[in-house]
Amino acid sequence: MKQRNEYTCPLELTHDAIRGKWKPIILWQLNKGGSSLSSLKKEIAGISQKMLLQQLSELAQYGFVGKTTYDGYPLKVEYYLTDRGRKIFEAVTIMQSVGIDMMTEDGREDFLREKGLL
Amino acid sequence: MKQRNEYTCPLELTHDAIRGKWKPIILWQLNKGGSSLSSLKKEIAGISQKMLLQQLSELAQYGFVGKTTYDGYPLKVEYYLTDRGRKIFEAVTIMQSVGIDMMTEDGREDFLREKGLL
DNA sequence: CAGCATCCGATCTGATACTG
DNA sequence: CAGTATCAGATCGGATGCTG
Repeated sequence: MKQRNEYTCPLELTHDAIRGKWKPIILWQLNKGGSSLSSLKKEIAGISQKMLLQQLSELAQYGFVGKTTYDGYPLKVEYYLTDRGRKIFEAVTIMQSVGIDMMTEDGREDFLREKGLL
Repeated sequence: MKQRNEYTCPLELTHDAIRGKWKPIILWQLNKGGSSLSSLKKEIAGISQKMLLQQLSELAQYGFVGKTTYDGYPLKVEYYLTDRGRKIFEAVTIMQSVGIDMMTEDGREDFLREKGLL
Protein backbone atom coordinates (compact mmCIF):
# COMPACT_ATOMS: atom_id res chain seq x y z
CA MET A 1 0.00 0.00 0.00
CA LYS A 2 1.38 3.32 -1.05
CA GLN A 3 1.15 6.12 1.46
CA ARG A 4 1.37 9.83 0.97
CA ASN A 5 4.65 11.59 1.32
CA GLU A 6 3.10 14.21 3.46
CA TYR A 7 -0.01 14.41 5.56
CA THR A 8 -1.91 17.58 6.20
CA CYS A 9 -4.18 16.07 8.80
CA PRO A 10 -4.47 12.98 11.02
CA LEU A 11 -7.53 11.84 9.15
CA GLU A 12 -5.52 11.16 6.03
CA LEU A 13 -3.18 8.97 8.01
CA THR A 14 -5.95 6.78 9.36
CA HIS A 15 -7.65 6.62 6.02
CA ASP A 16 -4.49 5.31 4.44
CA ALA A 17 -4.24 2.83 7.26
CA ILE A 18 -7.52 1.15 6.46
CA ARG A 19 -7.57 1.75 2.74
CA GLY A 20 -6.99 -1.75 1.49
CA LYS A 21 -9.80 -3.80 0.04
CA TRP A 22 -9.85 -6.33 2.86
CA LYS A 23 -8.83 -4.37 5.91
CA PRO A 24 -12.24 -3.65 7.41
CA ILE A 25 -13.28 -7.27 7.11
CA ILE A 26 -10.07 -8.43 8.67
CA LEU A 27 -10.61 -6.07 11.58
CA TRP A 28 -14.16 -7.34 11.84
CA GLN A 29 -13.01 -10.93 12.06
CA LEU A 30 -10.23 -10.19 14.49
CA ASN A 31 -12.64 -8.40 16.77
CA LYS A 32 -14.34 -11.73 17.30
CA GLY A 33 -11.12 -12.93 18.86
CA GLY A 34 -7.53 -13.75 17.99
CA SER A 35 -7.15 -15.96 14.99
CA SER A 36 -4.63 -17.88 12.96
CA LEU A 37 -3.80 -17.19 9.35
CA SER A 38 -5.63 -20.23 8.13
CA SER A 39 -8.80 -19.55 10.09
CA LEU A 40 -8.90 -16.01 8.80
CA LYS A 41 -8.50 -17.34 5.32
CA LYS A 42 -11.46 -19.63 5.84
CA GLU A 43 -13.57 -16.93 7.42
CA ILE A 44 -12.98 -14.32 4.76
CA ALA A 45 -14.49 -15.55 1.53
CA GLY A 46 -12.46 -14.86 -1.57
CA ILE A 47 -9.28 -13.53 -0.03
CA SER A 48 -5.96 -14.88 -1.19
CA GLN A 49 -3.20 -15.71 1.22
CA LYS A 50 -1.01 -13.03 -0.24
CA MET A 51 -3.60 -10.32 0.30
CA LEU A 52 -4.36 -11.55 3.77
CA LEU A 53 -0.73 -11.45 4.82
CA GLN A 54 -0.07 -8.16 3.14
CA GLN A 55 -2.99 -6.38 4.72
CA LEU A 56 -2.35 -7.96 8.10
CA SER A 57 1.19 -6.68 8.09
CA GLU A 58 0.03 -3.23 7.10
CA LEU A 59 -2.52 -3.22 9.89
CA ALA A 60 0.27 -4.30 12.21
CA GLN A 61 2.49 -1.44 11.05
CA TYR A 62 -0.16 1.02 12.05
CA GLY A 63 -0.56 -0.68 15.38
CA PHE A 64 -4.06 -2.02 14.84
CA VAL A 65 -3.08 -5.66 14.90
CA GLY A 66 -0.64 -7.63 16.99
CA LYS A 67 0.87 -11.03 16.42
CA THR A 68 2.03 -13.85 18.62
CA THR A 69 4.24 -16.56 17.21
CA TYR A 70 4.46 -19.90 18.97
CA ASP A 71 7.42 -22.20 18.60
CA GLY A 72 7.23 -25.77 17.36
CA TYR A 73 5.62 -27.69 14.55
CA PRO A 74 3.22 -27.29 13.03
CA LEU A 75 3.80 -23.54 13.01
CA LYS A 76 1.30 -21.53 14.95
CA VAL A 77 0.64 -17.81 14.93
CA GLU A 78 -2.11 -15.76 16.42
CA TYR A 79 -3.23 -12.37 15.17
CA TYR A 80 -5.27 -10.11 17.43
CA LEU A 81 -6.62 -6.59 17.74
CA THR A 82 -4.62 -4.11 19.80
CA ASP A 83 -6.24 -1.37 21.85
CA ARG A 84 -5.90 0.97 18.93
CA GLY A 85 -7.35 -1.71 16.71
CA ARG A 86 -10.38 -1.89 18.95
CA LYS A 87 -10.75 1.85 18.70
CA ILE A 88 -10.69 1.90 14.93
CA PHE A 89 -13.11 -0.99 15.10
CA GLU A 90 -15.69 1.43 16.43
CA ALA A 91 -15.50 3.16 13.08
CA VAL A 92 -15.86 -0.18 11.33
CA THR A 93 -19.00 -0.82 13.37
CA ILE A 94 -20.53 2.40 12.12
CA MET A 95 -19.60 1.46 8.59
CA GLN A 96 -21.33 -1.85 9.03
CA SER A 97 -24.45 -0.17 10.29
CA VAL A 98 -24.51 2.33 7.45
CA GLY A 99 -24.05 -0.56 5.06
CA ILE A 100 -27.07 -2.32 6.49
CA ASP A 101 -28.92 0.93 6.11
CA MET A 102 -28.11 1.12 2.44
CA MET A 103 -29.04 -2.48 1.88
CA THR A 104 -32.41 -2.25 3.51
CA GLU A 105 -33.53 1.18 2.44
CA ASP A 106 -36.64 1.27 0.29
CA GLY A 107 -36.49 2.76 -3.16
CA ARG A 108 -32.95 1.73 -3.88
CA GLU A 109 -33.55 -1.69 -5.29
CA ASP A 110 -31.99 -0.80 -8.62
CA PHE A 111 -28.89 0.55 -6.99
CA LEU A 112 -28.51 -2.55 -4.88
CA ARG A 113 -29.32 -4.91 -7.68
CA GLU A 114 -26.51 -3.31 -9.60
CA LYS A 115 -24.14 -4.16 -6.81
CA GLY A 116 -25.25 -7.74 -6.52
CA LEU A 117 -26.88 -7.27 -3.17
CA LEU A 118 -30.37 -8.31 -4.13
CA MET B 1 -14.08 3.90 -8.37
CA LYS B 2 -14.56 0.27 -9.19
CA GLN B 3 -16.91 -1.65 -6.98
CA ARG B 4 -17.16 -5.33 -6.38
CA ASN B 5 -19.51 -7.45 -8.40
CA GLU B 6 -20.82 -9.05 -5.34
CA TYR B 7 -20.90 -8.15 -1.70
CA THR B 8 -20.88 -10.67 1.07
CA CYS B 9 -21.55 -8.16 3.79
CA PRO B 10 -22.73 -4.57 4.26
CA LEU B 11 -19.34 -3.53 5.54
CA GLU B 12 -17.78 -4.06 2.16
CA LEU B 13 -20.34 -1.80 0.58
CA THR B 14 -19.62 1.07 2.92
CA HIS B 15 -15.92 0.55 2.64
CA ASP B 16 -16.10 0.86 -1.11
CA ALA B 17 -18.20 3.96 -0.64
CA ILE B 18 -15.47 5.85 1.22
CA ARG B 19 -12.46 4.24 -0.38
CA GLY B 20 -11.24 7.09 -2.53
CA LYS B 21 -8.21 9.11 -1.56
CA TRP B 22 -10.13 12.30 -0.78
CA LYS B 23 -13.50 11.11 0.45
CA PRO B 24 -12.97 11.38 4.20
CA ILE B 25 -11.59 14.90 3.88
CA ILE B 26 -14.46 15.92 1.67
CA LEU B 27 -16.91 14.60 4.24
CA TRP B 28 -14.99 16.44 6.91
CA GLN B 29 -15.27 19.70 5.04
CA LEU B 30 -18.90 19.24 4.18
CA ASN B 31 -19.72 18.58 7.79
CA LYS B 32 -18.72 22.15 8.50
CA GLY B 33 -21.59 23.21 6.28
CA GLY B 34 -22.72 23.19 2.68
CA SER B 35 -20.14 24.34 0.23
CA SER B 36 -19.55 25.17 -3.40
CA LEU B 37 -17.14 23.38 -5.67
CA SER B 38 -14.68 26.23 -5.65
CA SER B 39 -14.67 26.62 -1.88
CA LEU B 40 -14.08 22.93 -1.42
CA LYS B 41 -11.22 23.15 -3.84
CA LYS B 42 -9.68 25.94 -1.81
CA GLU B 43 -10.25 24.17 1.48
CA ILE B 44 -8.78 20.86 0.42
CA ALA B 45 -5.12 21.37 -0.29
CA GLY B 46 -3.79 19.53 -3.29
CA ILE B 47 -7.00 18.19 -4.75
CA SER B 48 -7.66 18.58 -8.45
CA GLN B 49 -11.02 19.56 -9.81
CA LYS B 50 -11.40 16.24 -11.52
CA MET B 51 -10.86 14.28 -8.33
CA LEU B 52 -13.11 16.57 -6.36
CA LEU B 53 -15.98 16.18 -8.82
CA GLN B 54 -15.45 12.48 -9.21
CA GLN B 55 -15.42 11.74 -5.53
CA LEU B 56 -18.31 14.07 -4.84
CA SER B 57 -20.44 12.28 -7.37
CA GLU B 58 -19.51 8.92 -5.92
CA LEU B 59 -20.41 10.13 -2.45
CA ALA B 60 -23.69 11.35 -3.91
CA GLN B 61 -24.37 7.95 -5.48
CA TYR B 62 -24.12 6.34 -2.10
CA GLY B 63 -26.37 8.96 -0.62
CA PHE B 64 -23.81 10.61 1.61
CA VAL B 65 -23.85 13.91 -0.20
CA GLY B 66 -26.62 15.98 -1.73
CA LYS B 67 -26.45 18.76 -4.24
CA THR B 68 -28.47 21.89 -4.90
CA THR B 69 -28.14 23.70 -8.21
CA TYR B 70 -29.20 27.32 -8.45
CA ASP B 71 -30.21 28.91 -11.72
CA GLY B 72 -28.56 31.96 -13.18
CA TYR B 73 -25.07 33.20 -13.86
CA PRO B 74 -22.52 32.77 -12.54
CA LEU B 75 -23.39 29.14 -11.95
CA LYS B 76 -23.89 28.20 -8.35
CA VAL B 77 -24.07 24.79 -6.75
CA GLU B 78 -24.09 23.72 -3.16
CA TYR B 79 -22.98 20.36 -1.87
CA TYR B 80 -24.06 19.21 1.56
CA LEU B 81 -24.09 16.18 3.86
CA THR B 82 -27.25 14.10 3.94
CA ASP B 83 -28.46 12.33 7.07
CA ARG B 84 -26.62 9.24 6.01
CA GLY B 85 -23.58 11.39 5.33
CA ARG B 86 -23.74 12.65 8.87
CA LYS B 87 -23.88 9.12 10.12
CA ILE B 88 -20.84 8.00 8.22
CA PHE B 89 -19.22 11.16 9.47
CA GLU B 90 -19.25 9.65 12.93
CA ALA B 91 -16.87 7.04 11.60
CA VAL B 92 -14.73 9.76 10.09
CA THR B 93 -14.57 11.41 13.48
CA ILE B 94 -13.22 8.26 15.03
CA MET B 95 -10.69 8.00 12.25
CA GLN B 96 -9.56 11.53 12.99
CA SER B 97 -9.17 10.77 16.65
CA VAL B 98 -7.20 7.61 15.98
CA GLY B 99 -5.03 9.62 13.62
CA ILE B 100 -4.28 12.13 16.34
CA ASP B 101 -3.48 9.22 18.58
CA MET B 102 -0.93 7.88 16.17
CA MET B 103 0.59 11.29 15.66
CA THR B 104 1.06 12.03 19.31
CA GLU B 105 1.97 8.66 20.70
CA ASP B 106 5.42 8.43 22.22
CA GLY B 107 7.91 6.04 20.79
CA ARG B 108 6.73 6.31 17.23
CA GLU B 109 8.68 9.29 16.12
CA ASP B 110 10.49 7.33 13.45
CA PHE B 111 7.29 6.00 12.04
CA LEU B 112 5.79 9.45 11.87
CA ARG B 113 8.88 11.09 10.54
CA GLU B 114 8.74 8.58 7.74
CA LYS B 115 5.27 9.79 6.90
CA GLY B 116 6.16 13.45 6.94
CA LEU B 117 4.19 14.18 10.06
CA LEU B 118 7.04 15.42 12.21
C1' DC C 1 -18.09 28.89 -11.74
C1' DA C 2 -19.29 24.16 -12.65
C1' DG C 3 -18.38 20.11 -15.19
C1' DC C 4 -16.60 16.63 -18.83
C1' DA C 5 -13.09 13.87 -21.70
C1' DT C 6 -8.68 11.88 -22.46
C1' DC C 7 -4.16 10.34 -21.94
C1' DC C 8 -0.63 8.10 -19.07
C1' DG C 9 2.16 6.78 -15.24
C1' DA C 10 1.69 4.92 -10.49
C1' DT C 11 -0.62 1.51 -7.66
C1' DC C 12 -3.28 -2.43 -6.34
C1' DT C 13 -4.80 -6.98 -6.64
C1' DG C 14 -4.87 -11.76 -7.75
C1' DA C 15 -2.86 -16.18 -9.53
C1' DT C 16 0.83 -19.08 -9.23
C1' DA C 17 4.88 -21.15 -7.66
C1' DC C 18 8.30 -21.70 -4.03
C1' DT C 19 10.61 -21.76 1.03
C1' DG C 20 11.10 -22.57 6.22
C1' DC D 1 0.82 -24.01 8.68
C1' DA D 2 3.08 -19.61 7.87
C1' DG D 3 5.23 -16.72 4.78
C1' DT D 4 7.75 -14.82 0.33
C1' DA D 5 8.49 -13.72 -4.79
C1' DT D 6 7.07 -12.57 -9.21
C1' DC D 7 4.33 -11.24 -13.07
C1' DA D 8 0.22 -9.37 -15.61
C1' DG D 9 -4.11 -7.14 -15.81
C1' DA D 10 -7.24 -3.91 -13.64
C1' DT D 11 -7.77 0.37 -11.30
C1' DC D 12 -6.59 4.87 -9.67
C1' DG D 13 -5.04 9.50 -9.74
C1' DG D 14 -3.14 13.72 -11.75
C1' DA D 15 -2.43 17.00 -15.64
C1' DT D 16 -4.41 19.31 -19.28
C1' DG D 17 -7.57 21.24 -22.43
C1' DC D 18 -12.48 22.09 -23.69
C1' DT D 19 -17.79 23.27 -22.95
C1' DG D 20 -22.11 25.57 -21.02
